[in-house]
Amino acid sequence: MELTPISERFILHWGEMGARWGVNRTVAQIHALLYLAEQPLAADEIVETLSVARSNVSNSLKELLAWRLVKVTHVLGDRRDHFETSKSVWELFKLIVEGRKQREVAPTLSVLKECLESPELEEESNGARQRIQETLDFIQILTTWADEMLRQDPETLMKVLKLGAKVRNFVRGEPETDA
Amino acid sequence: MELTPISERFILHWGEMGARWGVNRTVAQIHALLYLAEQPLAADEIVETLSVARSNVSNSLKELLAWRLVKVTHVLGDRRDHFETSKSVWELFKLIVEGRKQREVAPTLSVLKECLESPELEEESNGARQRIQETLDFIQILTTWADEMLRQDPETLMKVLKLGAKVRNFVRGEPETDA
DNA sequence: CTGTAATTTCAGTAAAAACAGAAATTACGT
DNA sequence: ACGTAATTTCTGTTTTTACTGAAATTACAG
Repeated sequence: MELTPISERFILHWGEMGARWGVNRTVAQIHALLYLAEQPLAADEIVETLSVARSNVSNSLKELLAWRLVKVTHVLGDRRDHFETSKSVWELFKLIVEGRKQREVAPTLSVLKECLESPELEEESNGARQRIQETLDFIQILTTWADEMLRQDPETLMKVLKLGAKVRNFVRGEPETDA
Repeated sequence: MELTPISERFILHWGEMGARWGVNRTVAQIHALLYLAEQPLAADEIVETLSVARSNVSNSLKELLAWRLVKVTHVLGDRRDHFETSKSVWELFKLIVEGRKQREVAPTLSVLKECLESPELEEESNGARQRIQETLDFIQILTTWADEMLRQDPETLMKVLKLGAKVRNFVRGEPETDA
C-alpha cells in the first residue's frame, strides 16, 4: 500500500498532533490511516504503509481498540483480522472525549475529593482550600456539561455549536442578533 | 518552603495530568504550586519546594510565561523576580485553550487547507477527500464556537454550561424541562 | 493431530525528552 | 566602574518512552 502525497501529509501531521496531546505518534498515525482508508486494513498492510514493526502495529491497535476508536472486522476469504474506524469526525470526537474523561478526569476528581475530605486539609490556608474546591467545582460543571452535549446526535451538536452567539445573548438577557 | 500533605498531593497529581496532556511535568507542578501559593514566589523558593534544579525552574517559568499563565511581579526590598498565576480556574482555562488554539489547532487548520487546495488532491479517493474536508469543517466550527464562549466573562460562561440541557431542548424545539 | 499463518508477548535497543550542574550573561547596588 | 546577586544558556547525563526483532503463543486449515 503506497500512500498518496496528501494522505501522507495528513497522516504525518496527525501523528505530530497526537504527540502534542499525549498520544503516541504511531497510534495517531494508524488511526489517521484507517480514517482515510476506503476499506478495513489488515495489520500487515499497516506495517507496509507506515513502515513500522509488526509488533508496534499490534500494540497500537490494541490501544485504539481500548479507546473504542477502532473495531475489528473480517473480510471474506481472508483469515486475518482487519481494522476500521468510524468515518464520522463527530463520532470520533465523542469517543476521544469519553476516553479522556474516564482516564484522566475521573482520577482527578477522586484526588480532589480526597483532598477536600482529608483531615489534613486543616493545615492548608483558606485560600488554597478555596482554590482546590473551585477546581473541583469547575471540572464537575465542565464534565456534566460535556456529558449533556455528547449525548446528542451530531446534527443537534452541530446546531448547538453554531448557535453559540445566540446562546450568549440568551443567557445575558440581551436581544438576539446575528452579529 | 515545606509543602503541606494536601498541597503536595495536589501538585504531584497536577504534574501527572500535565504529562498525560502533553505538558512537561515540572511545568505543570510549578503552575500548581503558584496556584496554591498565597504570595508570589521567587524562583529559588520553587527550587527548594519542589526539589528541582534552578535551570529547570528557569526554563519551566519561561514556558509558563509564554503561555501567559504566569506573570512576573516584584516584592519590596527583594531584588529577585517573583512569579504568580491567576487564582481563577476559569481564567486559567481560557488561557490554556487560547494557547492550544494557537499552537496546535492553527497549524492543523493550515495543513488541512493546504491539503484541500493542493492539485495532488486529485489522487485521493472521493471518500478520503470528503473526510479531510469534514475534518476541517469540524475543527473550524469547534474553534469558532470556543472563541465565542471564551470571550465571555466567567459568570456568563458558568451559566451557559449549567444551561446545557436547556440549550439542547431549545435547539431541538422541545419544551424546556429541568430534568 | 500436524503444520502453518497470524498475532501477541517479551527483552533488548534506539530515540526522545527531561533534567542537573557548570559556565556565561545580565541586572543591579554601591 | 566594580563586584555581586540573579538569571539564563549550554552541555552532558539520566530517565523515560517508543520501537524493533525474536520468541512464544494462539488460531486455524487440512
